[in-house]
Amino acid sequence: MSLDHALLVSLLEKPSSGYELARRFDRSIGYFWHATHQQIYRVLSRMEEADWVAAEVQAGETAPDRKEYSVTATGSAELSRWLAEPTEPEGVRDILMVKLRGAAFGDAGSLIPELEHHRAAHANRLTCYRVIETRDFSGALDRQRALQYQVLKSGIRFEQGWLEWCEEALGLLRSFEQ
Amino acid sequence: MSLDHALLVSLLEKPSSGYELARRFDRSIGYFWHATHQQIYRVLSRMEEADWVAAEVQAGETAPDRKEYSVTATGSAELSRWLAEPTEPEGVRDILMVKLRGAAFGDAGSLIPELEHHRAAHANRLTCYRVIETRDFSGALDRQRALQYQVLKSGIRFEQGWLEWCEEALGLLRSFEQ
DNA sequence: AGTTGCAATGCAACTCGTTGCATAGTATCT
DNA sequence: AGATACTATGCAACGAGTTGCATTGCAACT
Repeated sequence: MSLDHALLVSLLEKPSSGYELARRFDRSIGYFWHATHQQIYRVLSRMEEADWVAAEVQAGETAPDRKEYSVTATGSAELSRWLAEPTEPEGVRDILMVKLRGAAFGDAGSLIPELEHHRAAHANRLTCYRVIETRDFSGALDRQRALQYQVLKSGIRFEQGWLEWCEEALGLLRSFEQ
Repeated sequence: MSLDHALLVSLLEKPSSGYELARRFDRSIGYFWHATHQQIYRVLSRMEEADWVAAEVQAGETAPDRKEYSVTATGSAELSRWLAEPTEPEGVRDILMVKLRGAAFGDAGSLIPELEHHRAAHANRLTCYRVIETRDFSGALDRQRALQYQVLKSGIRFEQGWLEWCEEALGLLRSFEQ
């Protein structure tokens, strides 16, 4: 599994509470990996037991209790081990593809709004990535920044790909509408 | 869930046994959705109970028993219903992205072989898609073929994207090696 | 006659991930 | 004073997906 490792990376970038991590998974980190707070809390507990992370409880004076997690030496070693471990590229699993192939056996026209919606969503994300790109990655970049930028660039590349593909697919579906 | 619907589409394209489906999920269908035989058998049973598919048992004279499934009217209606149902675009979840960001806290060089391996795998798939493209989609296409082609084109587009991105990322990692 | 391999199906146990709910304190608005 | 919303954590139950193993029968090789 890799949520473990995604959390390790995230905690190395900045020690945080589960709640904070969950919020970051709704934004920056979420652009390359997503998770719910449930999962995050459970994985954090598991990793604490395995001594990959350590929690410092900050008793709540002005706010509810908060456990700030940071990565231990063991956790850091585990990350390094995992980095070098080979993995296979993941298989594609996209609902739109199934639907498109399924359109041959149903009402192809009913897919048009769906595709338009996806096109809009991808355009949205692309804009969002572009904003981040200009805001955070336009000057000189240290190693960490450069790596983060490379990750962002995959997002940009793929959203562009999606946009173009949605256009194409919409063209095809519309050509059936005669 | 959509393995259900992926199977419906697949069975509409050609009625098959679970085993056959599993094999097709290792090739053509697997290019846009993958599954193990376990999952397939379980989903088929469930769908049979829901009367989305019907099985015709072909008692084995020369081979072990075989259940050939085909889609019922109910199943077909369910597919149409699902086609029109809106869904959100899926979030990205790619291990390479996590690893790349993690490389800031470990040995970045150890990622190079991994990236080279992914590049090779994507190049491989791209070649494979190109072969299919020439073989199956070069003449005039009926509606079904055109839709299948559109799905294949997304595969081609994304593998190309991956290739270019792997090159870029490798360049970056190598620039750290000085 | 025995081993290997493939076609075909399936059970059981497990991990991963989602959903719904519960709690409890703090802050802010009306 | 009460309603609403946000911070912060967690349990319990479920559903999706993987892994390992088991079975049966045929075919082909050795």
